[in-house]
Amino acid sequence: MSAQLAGSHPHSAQREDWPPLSPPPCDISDDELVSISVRDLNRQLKLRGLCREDIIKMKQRRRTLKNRGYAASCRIKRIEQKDELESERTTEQVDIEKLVNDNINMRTEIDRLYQNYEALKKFANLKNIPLPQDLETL
Amino acid sequence: MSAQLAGSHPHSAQREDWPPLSPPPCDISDDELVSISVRDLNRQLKLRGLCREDIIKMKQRRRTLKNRGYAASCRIKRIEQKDELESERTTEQVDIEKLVNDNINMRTEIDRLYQNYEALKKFANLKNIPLPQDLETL
DNA sequence: TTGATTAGTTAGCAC
DNA sequence: GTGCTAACTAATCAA
Repeated sequence: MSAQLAGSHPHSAQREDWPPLSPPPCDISDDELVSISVRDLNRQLKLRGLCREDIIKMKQRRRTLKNRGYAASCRIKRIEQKDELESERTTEQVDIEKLVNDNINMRTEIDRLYQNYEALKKFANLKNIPLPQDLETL
Repeated sequence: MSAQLAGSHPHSAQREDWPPLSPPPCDISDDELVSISVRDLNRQLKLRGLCREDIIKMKQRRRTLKNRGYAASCRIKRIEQKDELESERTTEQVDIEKLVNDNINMRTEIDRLYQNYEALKKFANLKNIPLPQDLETL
């Protein structure tokens, strides 16, 4: 009865032939029923001469099938958003690692430069060479 | 009929009186039914002299109520995990901002130290003072 | 048997 | 009417 995406077995796929929707009052398949426009559906129903009750049943059946699809996309969307969040987190963790590394390297570089600068000053002191106050502006 | 956590209206709370479970064959409330042990339930059922069918119905009702609870905690768990992921992401973004700031400051510091060092060398050059090769080891 | 999880159903909101 | 989502039911698996 149910023309779904051909899921094979429960728990992790579609429920095969499960939903006990009322038996179809005419031979429109679920796939057709859920995809044709309201106009065409009405045309078909009139064409096949269904009574008012059957028409209501078909409309309800259409709504239910649509809802089945909506529920499925809702779940997919939820999973995708979760996956997206997780991958963004991973990216950020990589970025953090990189930044921490850069930080460590720069700290080393600062130490090195500072040592060089101090060594020069120490050398000047050793040689009794007076340094100008405004070194930075030379 | 349904004695849930007192949700008030659909869409964002429990479905009030909705589920058309079979009417209770006896006066055990949903809360009791779902919380008492199987042993006590059996005792109660025998005590009230229910027929086999009603007993099966009560058992099924119990299972359904339990499932309702399981589904609820499953949803809550899902939401909590999502919230956790999001807050971890926020934390990481704060960390990144801080690291980037540190990085900028250190870059500035490196430039400053480098300028100072160069100024000293330039000064030495101006004064025709030879610098030792092994400055760093002084 | 219990608890968790998935697909499907239903109610109800928003557009 | 369409689409989405919360809560619920039933099936199914794991422990």
